[in-house]
Amino acid sequence: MTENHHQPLEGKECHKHLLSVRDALDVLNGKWKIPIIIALSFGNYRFKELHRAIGITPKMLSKELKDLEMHELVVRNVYSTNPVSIEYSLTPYAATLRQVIESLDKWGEQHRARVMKKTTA
Amino acid sequence: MTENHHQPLEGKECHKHLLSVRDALDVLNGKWKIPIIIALSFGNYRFKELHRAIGITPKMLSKELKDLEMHELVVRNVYSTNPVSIEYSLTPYAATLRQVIESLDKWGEQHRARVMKKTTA
DNA sequence: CATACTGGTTTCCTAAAGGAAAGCAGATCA
DNA sequence: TGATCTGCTTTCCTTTAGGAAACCAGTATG
Repeated sequence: MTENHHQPLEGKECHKHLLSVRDALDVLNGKWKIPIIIALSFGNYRFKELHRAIGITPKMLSKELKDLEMHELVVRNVYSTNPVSIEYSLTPYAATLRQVIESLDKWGEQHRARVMKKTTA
Repeated sequence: MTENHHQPLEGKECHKHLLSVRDALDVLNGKWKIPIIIALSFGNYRFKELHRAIGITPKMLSKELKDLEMHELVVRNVYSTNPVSIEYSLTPYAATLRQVIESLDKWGEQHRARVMKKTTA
C-alpha cells in the first residue's frame, strides 16, 4: 500500500494481460451473455423459456444467442417432433468458462452482501 | 449432451446465480474497468500514465476511475509534493477480484489461441 | 373458426458508451 | 515570457445496447 510506485508500465507484461482480457470481454460483453450461459448450464431450454426465466426481451435474446453460437458457446438444436421444437444448449467449449463464471458468481454474491451490510449500518 | 432436458428453470437455484452475476456485472461493466484494475495491479500510477498505457481517452478514464472509487476498488492519492502529484491505487477490497480477473485473463488467452488456430487452418 | 402457443422479426425509441478534439488552471522549465 | 507538463473537463458526435410493443407464420387445441 505505502509507496508502491512503479516501473513505467509501458511495454511490460501488463500488456499481455490487457490483451487477454480484451479478447475475453469481446466475447462476453453486455448484460446478457453470461446470464444466458448460466441458465443453459441448468439444462437445455427453449427460446421462450429463456426469455421468461432471464427476463430478456426476445430481440436481445435472439441477438445474443446468435453471438454465442458464432463463438461456439451455444448450439441451436432443431428436433423433428411435431410440431418442431427448438432447444438451445451449451457446447463443450462453454465448459471452459466455468472458472470465469464461478468466480464472478461468487464475487457478486459476496459483494452484494457487503453492500447490504454497509447500507444497513 | 443428449437429452439434457430440463426442470422448469423458474423459481430455482438458477435465479440466485443470475442475481449474483448481475450484481458483479453492474460493478465491472463496460470495456475499461477490468483493464484499469489490471494496470493498477502492477503498481500505483498517475492519470496520464494510465491513459497512455491502457489507450483509454481521458474522459472515459476520469469517469471509470470515479466509478471504481465509488465501489471502493480504487483510491485517489494526492501527495503534497511540489507540484502536487496524484496517484491511483487499488484498495485491499480490489484484491477480492483476483480470481475473477485471473480466470478471465486465462480464458481470454486460450480463446485467442483457439481462434488463431481456426482462422489459420 | 377462434384462440393460443412457439420462435422469432421488425419498428420505434431512449439512454448509455465511447471516441476526437479542444480547452483550461496551475506549476515548471528554458 | 512563452512552451510544456499534469490532471483533468467540456463539447460534439456516432455507435451500440437495450427496452416496448406490435407483428407474423406455423401448428395446434377447443
